[in-house]
Amino acid sequence: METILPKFDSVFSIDCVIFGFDEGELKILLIERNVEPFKDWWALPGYIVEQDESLDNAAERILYELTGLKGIYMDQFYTFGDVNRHPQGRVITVGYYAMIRLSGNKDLKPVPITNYAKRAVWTPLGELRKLAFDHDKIFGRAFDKIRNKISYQPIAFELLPEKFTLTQLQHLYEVILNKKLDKRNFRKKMLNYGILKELDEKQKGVSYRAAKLYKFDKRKYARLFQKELSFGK
Amino acid sequence: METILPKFDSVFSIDCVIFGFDEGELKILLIERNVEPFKDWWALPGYIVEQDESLDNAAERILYELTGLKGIYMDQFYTFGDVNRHPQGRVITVGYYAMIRLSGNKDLKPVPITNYAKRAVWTPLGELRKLAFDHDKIFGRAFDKIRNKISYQPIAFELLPEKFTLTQLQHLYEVILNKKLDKRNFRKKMLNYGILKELDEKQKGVSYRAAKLYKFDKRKYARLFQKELSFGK
DNA sequence: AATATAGTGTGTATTTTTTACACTAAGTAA
DNA sequence: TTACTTAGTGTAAAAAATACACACTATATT
Repeated sequence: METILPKFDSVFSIDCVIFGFDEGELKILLIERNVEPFKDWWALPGYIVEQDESLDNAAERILYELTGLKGIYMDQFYTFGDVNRHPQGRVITVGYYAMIRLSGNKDLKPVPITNYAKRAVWTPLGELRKLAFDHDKIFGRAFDKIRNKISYQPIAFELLPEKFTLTQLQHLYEVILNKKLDKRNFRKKMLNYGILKELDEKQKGVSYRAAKLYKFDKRKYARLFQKELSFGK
Repeated sequence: METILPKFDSVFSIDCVIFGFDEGELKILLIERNVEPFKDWWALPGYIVEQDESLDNAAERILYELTGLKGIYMDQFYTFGDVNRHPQGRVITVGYYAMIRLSGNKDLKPVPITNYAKRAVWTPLGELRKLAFDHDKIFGRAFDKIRNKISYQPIAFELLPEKFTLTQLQHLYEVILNKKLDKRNFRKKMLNYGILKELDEKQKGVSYRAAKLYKFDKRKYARLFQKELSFGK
């Protein structure tokens, strides 16, 4: 492709904020960098977009190369373009996020495919240290995004195991929103959405009364959120 | 700044979707391009980001250069990065939007500062033709954004003259949401937000009963939207 | 077998918000 | 004075959000 565009020393990259939920904790996927700059620092999985791939494809590839996770559907949330955000040149980075099901999925032990990362680790939010580049800021914005989104769209299911109890769902909401919710009101609201399928199954292996298990009903969810964006008559 | 980053023939650009509202019509600001590619086509005001400026600053500069509009605060809404979106090379573009007050503001007659654009024109949405590049898609996404946002945040005031009637406000909502609203319910809702200041003034120059004028109260608005993001107890 | 424990599961009254719906009042123009 | 055009208003019903407390059930322990 011939170009008459100016040639800057500029590149664009993708950084991924992947949320998981396990053992009652909200986690994100971090890599330990194996190259300069910020060698040995923890960072979001991120890398440079190739010339011949779209941003969405790049996001998927990059996440795979750095963490081994495949086929994760991510959404864009913001693009970061401060002049000095990268010490080696002008790099703008497009932030992508996803929420994925961790528990019970042993495929999700992350293993870097390239040696750009030493390892990839699910890190509880409570244990976050200072990250490389401006990744703290990027993470913060992603977290704002899901906190915001969850308060008007029931998207939290993506983080839970396929079968979950209402208490687990409530805990997840409490962790993301950072506040206690009322059990009765929470259940009423969730069940009223009509997007949960009650199963004939109960929790197992708990040393107390086992709770009913539920499944998320994707079809009803899709129907529900077509008619959204109200403003009444 | 020394760099060891790969040097791609890639650049990033900004495209601006600037909404205005005038004579009961919603408009966006378009330029007629004066350079290839897409010479003589209508397009969103957009150009390439310099190496030493942040995206936000670039957005402001670019809008100014192409339309003469200065000091417009814009927000990012999406980044477009399909491989072939620009015929001359790999360009990703960050979309910014703003809603601005048109009526009664004669400074807003847009005049390009560079000769990259022949002219800049406020174009009613009804008169939109096929735009250059993927600008139709970019515009569509910006419009979705404001439609979405307006249904949970009263941001429409930015488009109205400083003093406006409730009927004008309602018309604006109707245009953006593309549906008729009930006058009584609309007024009740707006007044209940408590972010409108009723003035001791009436509309002038109309050949029928003049309506009361209102002003938007920025301070109360700010207060209101701090306590948002509910989910009750 | 009895008891302790820990989490499950449920109902109701109150308040707030949303919705539906139609007429009179005021000002201008003829 | 009348005709016209838009401004301005209230209420009832339904739906959604909130506040609030206790009995039940399964298991583990003694």
